[in-house]
Amino acid sequence: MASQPPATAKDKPDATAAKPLRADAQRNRDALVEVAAVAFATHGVDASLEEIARHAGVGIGTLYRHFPTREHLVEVVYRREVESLCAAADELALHHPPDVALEQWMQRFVDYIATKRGLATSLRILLNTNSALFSDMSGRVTLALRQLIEAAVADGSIRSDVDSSDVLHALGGIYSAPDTKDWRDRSRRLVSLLMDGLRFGATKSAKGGG
Amino acid sequence: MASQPPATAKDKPDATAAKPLRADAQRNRDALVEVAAVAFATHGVDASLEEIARHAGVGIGTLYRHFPTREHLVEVVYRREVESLCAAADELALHHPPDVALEQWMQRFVDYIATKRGLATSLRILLNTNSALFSDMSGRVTLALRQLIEAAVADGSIRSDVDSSDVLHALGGIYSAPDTKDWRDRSRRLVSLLMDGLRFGATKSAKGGG
DNA sequence: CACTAAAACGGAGGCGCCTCCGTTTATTAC
DNA sequence: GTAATAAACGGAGGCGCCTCCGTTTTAGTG
Repeated sequence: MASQPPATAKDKPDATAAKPLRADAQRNRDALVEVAAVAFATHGVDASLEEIARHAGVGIGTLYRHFPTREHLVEVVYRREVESLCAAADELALHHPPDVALEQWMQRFVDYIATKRGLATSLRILLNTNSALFSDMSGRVTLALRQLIEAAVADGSIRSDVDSSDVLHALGGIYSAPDTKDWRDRSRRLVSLLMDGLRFGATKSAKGGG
Repeated sequence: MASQPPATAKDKPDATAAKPLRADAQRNRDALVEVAAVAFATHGVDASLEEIARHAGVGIGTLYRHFPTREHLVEVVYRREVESLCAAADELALHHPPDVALEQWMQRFVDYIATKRGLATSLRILLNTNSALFSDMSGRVTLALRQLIEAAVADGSIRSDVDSSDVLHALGGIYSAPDTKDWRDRSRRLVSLLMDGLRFGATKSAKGGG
């Protein structure tokens, strides 16, 4: 589960300062983030940093040089995953009809949140502390969803009176009931249901989808 | 995880509780809380638990038996201090005129909060997690303050149109500006100012007080 | 008092966190 | 290619967390 697309998104230092990082340093940094993403997903945010360093084939000192605190590392991983999620929106939009793209993305969103629910507590703290991070990330997600919805509306495959923040809210609701064991299947069914609701009354027939 | 104390989930952290606790256990528990209160005030909530145990003259194992997690210990200390603060209200009310009691208590309140501001972050997390704790404690404080105010109103030494939650809010505002170095003196001045405002228009002259 | 069971004690041990600094490596200049 | 320098590496070391379990103390009972 949680198999990340191996496509290692190019993690360039970006932002305001494009500071030249030495080749080995960049390599190690990427490896650390990659391993940390898996470790956090598997063991939660309390995963052993020493083990992450070991798995990444670097010393613990290297990890701490790149990420002075655990929170730094968590934040980078979190941003990366959210960005990957948003990038998937574009990707899906390119290769599928708008309504299919929307549905698949919503399912991916729910999967993503579910994977992260172990981190919920710590993430909540992190997001409380760093509210800029929160608004930044939720802004990106909102934008991605809105674009998918607008495309589907323009295409006529879903009804036009859809408010994207309502949909996001609904997705959040689906996420917040992960008690049982088959939450995954249930979530998928709920997403389908939601999608049917969105298709209802659309100008274009849902069945023909082509 | 295995050895659960005979006391079931119901656990009342009260020093005066008549609990079936062995004499030595009670002694050690009290000592730990006492030492922890000082340690947390001095070094913040991240104070070394091993050092606390050492200072209390017990082994680290004993500390963990009484308080399975750091948060347990912090909570007990916090409750104790809040209760002591509230008890001070009664104490002051007995030995001073109502308005003097009110003023002194407010100053003590501000001092208390200021002392704890190092713990603010952790306490906030704790109070988020344990909202029962929050409402419980803030309820007690509110009650103590209201009683002091009502006594002063009845006595005629402060005006009668005073809302106790407004005053609490004002005290909170005083607390929330502890940047500078002389915050302590400033806080006291602000408390005095607030008190003057409360005295303004009272039926009884504030000056004559002794 | 002696005796016993249960309760409590305490600290060693294993692990993770984080810092510090001697060693290694990439890069740049010749 | 070699040399020089800054950047990066990595792991030992010291400390704190928490658990586990053999030892000690207390509270009963006769």
